[in-house]
Amino acid sequence: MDIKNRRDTSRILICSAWPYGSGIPHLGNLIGCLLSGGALTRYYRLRGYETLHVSGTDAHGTRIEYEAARTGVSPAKLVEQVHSQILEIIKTFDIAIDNYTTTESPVHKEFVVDIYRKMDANGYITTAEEERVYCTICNRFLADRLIIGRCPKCGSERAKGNQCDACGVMLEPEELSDAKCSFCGKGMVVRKRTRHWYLDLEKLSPKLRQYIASRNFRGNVKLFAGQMLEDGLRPRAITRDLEWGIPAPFVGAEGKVIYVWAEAALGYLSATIEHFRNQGEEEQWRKFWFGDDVKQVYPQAKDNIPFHAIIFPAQLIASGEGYHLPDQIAASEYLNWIGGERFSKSEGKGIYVDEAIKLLDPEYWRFYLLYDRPETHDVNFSWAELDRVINGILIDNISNLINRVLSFIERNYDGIVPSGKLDPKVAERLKVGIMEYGRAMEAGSIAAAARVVASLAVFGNEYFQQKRPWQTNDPQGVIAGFHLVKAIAVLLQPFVPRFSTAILTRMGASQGTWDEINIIAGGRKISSESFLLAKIDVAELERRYNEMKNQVG
RNA sequence: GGCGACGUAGCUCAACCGGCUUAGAGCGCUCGGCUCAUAUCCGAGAGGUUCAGGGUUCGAGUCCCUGCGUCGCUACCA
Repeated sequence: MDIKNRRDTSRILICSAWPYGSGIPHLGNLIGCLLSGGALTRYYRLRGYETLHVSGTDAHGTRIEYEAARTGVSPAKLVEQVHSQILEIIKTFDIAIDNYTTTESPVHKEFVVDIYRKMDANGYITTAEEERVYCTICNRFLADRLIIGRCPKCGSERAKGNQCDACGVMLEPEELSDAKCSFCGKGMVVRKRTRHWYLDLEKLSPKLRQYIASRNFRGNVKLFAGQMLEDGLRPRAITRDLEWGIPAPFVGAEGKVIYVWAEAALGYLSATIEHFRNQGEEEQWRKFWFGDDVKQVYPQAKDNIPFHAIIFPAQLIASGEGYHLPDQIAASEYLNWIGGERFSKSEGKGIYVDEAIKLLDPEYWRFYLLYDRPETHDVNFSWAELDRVINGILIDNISNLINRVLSFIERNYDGIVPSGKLDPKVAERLKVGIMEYGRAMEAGSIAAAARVVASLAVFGNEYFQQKRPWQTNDPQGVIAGFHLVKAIAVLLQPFVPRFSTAILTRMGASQGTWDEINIIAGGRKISSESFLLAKIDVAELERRYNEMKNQVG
């Protein structure tokens, strides 16, 4: 297992990757960070850990500066809008999080400046001059990809300075003919000398090696990090010639900002500090960043791995503060659109969160996204799969079992759970299921844990069917059925919290605690409130989705 | 171009460091059963030369080589 034994720590810090503030996230973005982090947070809380979940809107960088210019607002305004939209999403999706902040927070800016001064003082920051592309009309440096021109290979007019999307060839800005700046749409793109500051990853690599070796990362994380170390680390530029961002605190770096990826991840610390400062007990943040009585978990999508497995730990090490380093990178693959295409707002592909909310209650999306969380490979969205997961698994199997047991108790036992001995076979099956569930969650495999819950429901249906209490009047099947269904309700909490709470309330267990699983509930009165989830009509959804897309386009 | 991952039943996927001697599961399909339950549930069955070709091994889906196909990364997008 790539985590410490559960008994080793009493504290869990969940650090979800920071959604980028350039626009509303799509379903793939959501499952890649906050939704996964929220589910893990609920799991660890359920198990009684002192759990803190932090994240925020990644507010800086080239893309935002560009997007803001394109839409005619200030970067600050754009980010503010997106940030408040994400806060709304967190509410409607019931995402359990303690502090969702932004990298515009004063606490963050102060922290970043401070830690860079330390890295500098410790000799891990170097500087060098280089040539970068520059627009003489806008008077600004440009990222290579913000140069647009004609591809020398295929002739496409939309080739970017780093790569041509049409034919896939890698390019240098000079290779484009008729190169134009994306901001002003004019020519006059030249090379200009500029000084930048670097984090000396090369110097840090022995310590990074040691760190990577100590963590037993799995899958893509191990692969990516291993590959980078094997290729050899070079110093990496941590400043940019932009206006929008955190001013670089180095002598001679006036007018430059810290590269967005060189500060966003530091937000995990600043968000923790901010959280406890708001609580009026600031020093408590140290509990989550020093010593060994904490396990840090980082839910994210695979494109974030190099930054979290290499660069972020490198910064922490370079600070010399002795911070606790990331323990688990719970990286997911991508959720792609139908047929394996990437989500794209401009091309009208995929479902963005604002659209998702209009189509379906977020509780359904939660279950679909967490159940199909891309853990071993990319997953393609399909309406048929949504149908299968929601109607086939959540409703026809899990919810149906709960309903058939509860309504049976209501009709045949006056709503009182019959007393009696629990079939050891059922107790054993449940024990195994719970063990697998916990192991999966603690390995960051949320989808695997969801499948365990579903398999318990399958077992429950088989068992209930076999006992056929409606014929035999034997209460054993009912006793076991209720016990199983109660456990399932608790295990569902990280996935569908509202549904789980509704069922537990109906079962006379308003406190959805982990201990509820083991209570033998004979004699308990159940309520008759409705908890059923309506089935979804996927054909209708698809029709409304297309309608929605046509209106926009 | 360089590096890497993947390619298993109609579909979506399992199979930890090569080994529970007939490669598993769900969906779909065929047949049967139940009727407590949101037409929900249970059982049985058909269906695969594990992309192709070669090699290592007592033994390979699992390791090596070649080819084909899909995808990702290539450090100034995040």
